Amino acid sequence: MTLKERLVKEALVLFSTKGYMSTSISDVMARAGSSKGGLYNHFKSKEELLLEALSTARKIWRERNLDGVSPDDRPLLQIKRILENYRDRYLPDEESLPGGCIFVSLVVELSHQEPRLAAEVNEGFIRFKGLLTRLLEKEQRDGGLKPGVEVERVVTMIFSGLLGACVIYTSDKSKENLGLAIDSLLEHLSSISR
Amino acid sequence: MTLKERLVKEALVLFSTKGYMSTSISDVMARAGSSKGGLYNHFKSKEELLLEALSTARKIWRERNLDGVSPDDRPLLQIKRILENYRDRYLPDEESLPGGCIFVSLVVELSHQEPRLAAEVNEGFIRFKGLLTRLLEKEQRDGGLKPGVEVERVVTMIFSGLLGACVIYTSDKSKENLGLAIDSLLEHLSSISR
DNA sequence: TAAAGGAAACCGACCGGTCTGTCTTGCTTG
DNA sequence: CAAGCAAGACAGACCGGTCGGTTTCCTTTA
Repeated sequence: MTLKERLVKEALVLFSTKGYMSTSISDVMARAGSSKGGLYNHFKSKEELLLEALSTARKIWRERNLDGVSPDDRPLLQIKRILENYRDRYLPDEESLPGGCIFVSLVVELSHQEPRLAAEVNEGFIRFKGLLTRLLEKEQRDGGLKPGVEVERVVTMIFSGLLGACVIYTSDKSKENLGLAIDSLLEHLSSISR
Repeated sequence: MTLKERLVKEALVLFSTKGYMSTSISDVMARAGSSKGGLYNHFKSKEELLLEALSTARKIWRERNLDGVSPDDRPLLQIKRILENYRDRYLPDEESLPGGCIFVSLVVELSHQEPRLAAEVNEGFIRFKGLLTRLLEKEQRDGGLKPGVEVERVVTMIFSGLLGACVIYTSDKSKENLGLAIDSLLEHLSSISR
């Protein structure tokens, strides 16, 4: 593992637990066993390090949450699989993201201070909502939803419920509460299926 | 308005937008038109200032969200009223809490760094969930819920959906998305009522 | 009523420490 | 030997918090 990879990995751990502002370059150096010069050889600023870390985080997000989600499955099942992955693979990943969902932490921390960075995170949220919307619309076209179900409303419900679950898990680290929150969303999905 | 009141008020504004760590004592001083000595005359540390601000924030939370919520109303209606208040009075309050729900911001920021402070915020969450639980249990005893509805699950759904709505609103400041998120929760409540 | 006294409010220079980011130095490796 | 990288001293800004001095205001007393 190269120094650069170690730096990004440890930065991700620290940013996810302590946040961006409260994580110092020295913290990252220390955890990666590097020196200041070593770090600034690879990244021209702390912000650039964050951007690299974010990119890695997105990769992790996809690996964890899209695992076992097949385009051939019924769209509603794909969404359920994603929710289960959030509960079983993504949020409890103590090694890569011990602080919980780094996107939630960062968007809350940075939205009023670093709008550009926050906008980049928000972009990811919009893409995720887009994915949910496409899946539900397909399900609706296939006739899998009860009549009268509004896709946008369901997407909002799932999405905000999921973000809330991330906050709760960040705050209390209780797998029980996390399970409850995800289950209530799964149940809601079942209730609109026919 | 005394200096102490001004300090707490401006601290609340800054903590809610920039977070605790990134708000410097000098920021608060500057906004309140005070000096360092003036501030430390009233608060023995930055942490104590935060505790005072939190106490004020709880007062504001009650004023905004419990407004028009009468114990005589049907419990389900009381909950709906709270959700509407979140949408119409609490979150869009640009003057007192321009950064959105300060409890969400703080618990995300501090849970891994200042466990004591985070626990205090979490305490408020637990009390709020307790309130929702009591109201729904009363509604159930009164026979107002469809058979088979599990109170704990509904509480979790409402609570995590509400937290998620706070995150979304913090991140995009869109009243439209906020309205959607709250409406989907209101609809869910209607769907379990009989 | 008016002067005196004292406590509290307030001010801002200052402290030690930490932050991000730069720069020179020396080692390592091909 | 030359190129690239790690190391850590260093700069300059800013942090939370302290402290001595000044102002304000209210109470006491003649």
